[in-house]
Amino acid sequence: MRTPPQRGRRQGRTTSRELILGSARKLFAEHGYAATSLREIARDAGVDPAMVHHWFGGKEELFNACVELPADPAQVLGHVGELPAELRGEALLRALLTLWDSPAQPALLALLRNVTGSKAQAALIRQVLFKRMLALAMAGLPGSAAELERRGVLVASQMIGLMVARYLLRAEPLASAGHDELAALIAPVLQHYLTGPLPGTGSAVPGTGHG
Amino acid sequence: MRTPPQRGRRQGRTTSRELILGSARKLFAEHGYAATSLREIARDAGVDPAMVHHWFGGKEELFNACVELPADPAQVLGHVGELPAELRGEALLRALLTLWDSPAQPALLALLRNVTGSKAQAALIRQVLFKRMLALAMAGLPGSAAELERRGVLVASQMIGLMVARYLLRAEPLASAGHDELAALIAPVLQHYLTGPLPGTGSAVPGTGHG
DNA sequence: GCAGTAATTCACCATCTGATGAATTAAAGC
DNA sequence: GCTTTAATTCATCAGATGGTGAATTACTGC
Repeated sequence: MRTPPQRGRRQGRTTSRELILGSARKLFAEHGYAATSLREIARDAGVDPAMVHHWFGGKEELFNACVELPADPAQVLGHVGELPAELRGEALLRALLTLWDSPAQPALLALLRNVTGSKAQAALIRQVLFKRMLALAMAGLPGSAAELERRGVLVASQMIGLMVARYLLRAEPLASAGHDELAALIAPVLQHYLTGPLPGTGSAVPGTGHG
Repeated sequence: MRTPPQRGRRQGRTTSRELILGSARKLFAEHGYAATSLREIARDAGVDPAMVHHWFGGKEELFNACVELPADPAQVLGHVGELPAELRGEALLRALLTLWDSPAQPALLALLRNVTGSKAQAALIRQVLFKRMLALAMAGLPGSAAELERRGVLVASQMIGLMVARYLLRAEPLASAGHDELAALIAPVLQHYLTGPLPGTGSAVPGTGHG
């Protein structure tokens, strides 16, 4: 009845880092950053709390590692900016859905929960989201910078709303709808925001100038 | 150089309860529920932490008091359900904006931050939001229950996205746009979701039946 | 003006938090 | 096979957290 050796290195391949990352992504996404403790993460991962510090250095760094996207947004959205204007609404939506329904989802969820909560990072994330990702999607569209910014933020508002409703609130029937159905329902609105007529804008997709 | 008496009741009218509520709404809205401590709230209100317990009983109860809406949603949205279908998009949006740009804003902000974070309350809030408020706005519209639910959740997705972008992320130019401008930009989309043609639906606003 | 009650702060408590350093065990290098 | 290095747990820290009970002061009813 010897107590089995607990301290010290385990045999075989080491998995603690991945276990911690998995539990952390899950719990950060579920409860948010502040409401998730390192000890809770460690417990969920079946590991000593000190391991978190060993592998990541601290809570902040762990969170950063959690939201490190396994996919490059530029790669996911890159081709959208090369499509003809009238196809971008649907392409943008499908790119976003594909990204979300991929291994990146836990990271994105953790991110989304904490964009709307206000961590220090939030400002940076906003900037990346709005300036970089949207810039990619709207590259080459006609119109003044101000008009494109306005169109972009409208697109973003609908996409954020969809993500919140589908992945955070899990509101049916959005939560379990397939990509095709969502594309049919929402892509027309995105397309409208991208290239449709807007008040304060002379025409839809004007060829030259702004007035 | 006597230390002025600090303990005991203060002279004049008592304001602590309101001070605490104000600070709590502000801080809950700013940092979220979990990241806001009672002591921080008390410090901000210039009051002893024990006052929070005296007036509210605990953190949970304080939060509940914070999100107690100063306006009755039914009152704000009631008349929307009585308008002809083709006017409801704009009316709904304006009702929401009016509610937000009112003394209720801090409470709503605290609420929104913690709907997307996941407190225990969240499920209840979702239910109230989706089933009750949307039900009011969609009362009397034609179509099957399933279709109305789908239209409703689409409407909600756009409105949530707008609220998040405008009030949480403060993304320009949405954040500082006036009601008229927002109505012109977004009401058509809400109207489209409410009564426009949707895939899986025979026609727009069918008069009778569903197929 | 005296008694009761309400408002306020203080001094604590148990618990949890993120974090550190040492001890222990296994793997890797040679 | 011995040494070095990496992985793991333990014991522990200082500080913050939500919460409680008593002491102190002012207002209120009579």
